[in-house]
Amino acid sequence: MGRARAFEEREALDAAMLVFWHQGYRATSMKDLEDATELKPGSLYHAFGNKRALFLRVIDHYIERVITARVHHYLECDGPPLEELREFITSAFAHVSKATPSPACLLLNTAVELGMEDAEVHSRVATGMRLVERGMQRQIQRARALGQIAECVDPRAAARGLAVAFQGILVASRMTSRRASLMELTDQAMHQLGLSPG
Amino acid sequence: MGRARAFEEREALDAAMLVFWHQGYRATSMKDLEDATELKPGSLYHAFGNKRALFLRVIDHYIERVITARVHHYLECDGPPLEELREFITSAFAHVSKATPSPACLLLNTAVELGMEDAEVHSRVATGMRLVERGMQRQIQRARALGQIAECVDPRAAARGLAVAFQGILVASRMTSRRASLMELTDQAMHQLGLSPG
DNA sequence: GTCGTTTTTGAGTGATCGTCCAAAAATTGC
DNA sequence: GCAATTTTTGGACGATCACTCAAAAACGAC
Repeated sequence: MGRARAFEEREALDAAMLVFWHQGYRATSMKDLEDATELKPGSLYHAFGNKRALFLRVIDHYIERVITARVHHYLECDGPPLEELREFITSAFAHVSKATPSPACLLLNTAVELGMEDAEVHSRVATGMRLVERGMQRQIQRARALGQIAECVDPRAAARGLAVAFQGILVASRMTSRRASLMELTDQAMHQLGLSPG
Repeated sequence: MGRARAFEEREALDAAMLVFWHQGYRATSMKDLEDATELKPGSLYHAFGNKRALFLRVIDHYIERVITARVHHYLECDGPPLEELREFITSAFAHVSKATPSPACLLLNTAVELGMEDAEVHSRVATGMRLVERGMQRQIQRARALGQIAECVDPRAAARGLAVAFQGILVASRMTSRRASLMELTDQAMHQLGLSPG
């Protein structure tokens, strides 16, 4: 009963996600979100509550549609583990060019912008980052089982090191639009962590 | 001639720096800056122009008073290079506690928040980060000359890897107030990069 | 059709944003 | 003391901020 929704919640979240991702939480106005979702303010507030609540939904959406999807595609597959690891990282700046500077990762951007000042935001960001590190560890363990890396490499420590380096590379992706540089950083980090064949 | 300044420009920059550092560019209002500097809006605008121009001055101030000072203290000294390197990194979150979450680094925060959207901001941030990486490389070269690390370690690559890891650790410092965890990340990163004695 | 319910609409809320300006105050040169 | 110059003051500007709400519109039940 009642009037039917004229929009798909998922499409609205997709649109809002892109805006928050590219601009950050505070730099994004409700007007920006109205334009992106093509919804009037009343509809937005009726459907999501307020800006912060929408942002929380967007983070969940991002974790599901971007993080989990990429982790599943690159880090829970049966392909060559070291190559998949590498492609997981480079997929984060695959479309970077001079015309399209990197928005990096919503989780990183949010971690830096809001830190621990909002507990619910913080816990979601931490959850998303944990998914990444655990996925990395899984592929590293596979690589070791397959004898592609030295036995002295501790998968847990290497995963943590790679996750840290990944954040650093994402930061670098906000500072340069030269994809080749980011590729180099990626290869070098993996090499230094013992995550290269040889 | 004319009325004398009633405030020290450097003190105003110090105060403004702390606000931008802790809150970020967009989250900081002119009201915040007026309160922190104890200056009326007219004085602020008369002395610095506008918010963006003040921010540019603040970045320069930060590079001079924080980055260059720390680089000089830890990375251009004659102490044991590996220990100095380690202390350079940990000095970035020395005062972290539950009551005092880490503001991390103004350069990192700015890189993530503004990316390349403002050319003058971008070039300052890049300059500051270059100072850090070059300082790291200097100590790594010293460590190698002193035989404290393996000869196969390439100082340039190691410095780049450590700079990337440093950014990642700074991101982590925005997500946790447990200083011990950040110390562990630091030690582990240096170890993985071949920057530990043995 | 009418009623009850939900969604959409779009103008409107007070607050805060960055910025500006005219007047007052403080200094130097004469 | 007076004129010239600079800084300080504090209120005011229009724009935009996140957000609200009453009315209209669109549905299902009957």
